[in-house]
Amino acid sequence: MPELPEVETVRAGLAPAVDGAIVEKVQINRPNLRFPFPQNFTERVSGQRIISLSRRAKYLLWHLEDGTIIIVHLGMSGSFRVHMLDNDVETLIGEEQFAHERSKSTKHDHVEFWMRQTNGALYKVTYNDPRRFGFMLFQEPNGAEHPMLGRLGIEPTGNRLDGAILAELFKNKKAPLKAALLDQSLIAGLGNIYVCEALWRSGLSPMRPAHSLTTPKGKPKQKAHLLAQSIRTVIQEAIKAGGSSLRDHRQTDGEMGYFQHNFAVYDQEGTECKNAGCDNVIERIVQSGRSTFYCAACQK
DNA sequence: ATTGGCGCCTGAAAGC
DNA sequence: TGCTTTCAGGCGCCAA
Repeated sequence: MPELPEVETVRAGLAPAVDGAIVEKVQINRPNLRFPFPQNFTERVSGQRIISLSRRAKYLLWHLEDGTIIIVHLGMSGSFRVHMLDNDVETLIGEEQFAHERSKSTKHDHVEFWMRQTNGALYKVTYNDPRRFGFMLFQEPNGAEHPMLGRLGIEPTGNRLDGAILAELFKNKKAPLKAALLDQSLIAGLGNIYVCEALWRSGLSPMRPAHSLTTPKGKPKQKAHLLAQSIRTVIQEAIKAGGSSLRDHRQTDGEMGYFQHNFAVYDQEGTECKNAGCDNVIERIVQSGRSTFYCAACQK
């Protein structure tokens, strides 16, 4: 379930193979993921250098040298694997046999990139996505900003997100806090897990109306500062943990995975609340069709 | 305009 | 045991 920290972890894991490398070949094994691949996808990507690899919210952005950006979303089940191939410069592109020997395709491998790094190393980068909720689209060079990116709100990384901004966003919002925090046009990158965790850390009920963190004039109440702080902290901690977990994993089999994390509330239904002195049990409720985990005693 | 619910899709796990 | 049902969740889309 890739949320912002997982996507950032994936970005960091891809960087050695992708950032600055040239796409020697790219192959798609089906016409679509969630959406059809853009027209001439493989032709337009092949031969280009990836001048940088960045992240915006839950999107990975592959910046091509001609100004095109590949917008990648992992959906629910998308992942990348990186294989370092033989460093033999004579072996090459178009030789199917080559790929088969060193990194066989597995089920749901939908996109395969062969990347040549500046130091000569050759990598195969595979996108796998059983449920195909992910997608790859183009941001056209000199074109209008893609709607997928244009709708996004503030990043919860760094120090920019504070109580005042939160209050501004939540002013007049009647939706429950849970829904408001999942709204990517307000804060971009949070998903079900980190919303649950941030609300628990803040002692705020997921059912509480978003506007209840603001005064009638839209000024932040104390809890707004606390929530902003909790969001920044949980995201920061998760990115940190993801990074280290990724390094460990790659040492063994070269694969990338989502980091394991001990959640205070997410998927902890029936377990005791982790707040010192609280012996209440974590509950699961459904809000707009999704699971919310929280402590009814600590979160008001 | 804002908000809530559906459907996309597969695989794992629970239920019968 | 084996088949069926439920659930997971990001997010575009539709409807109230």
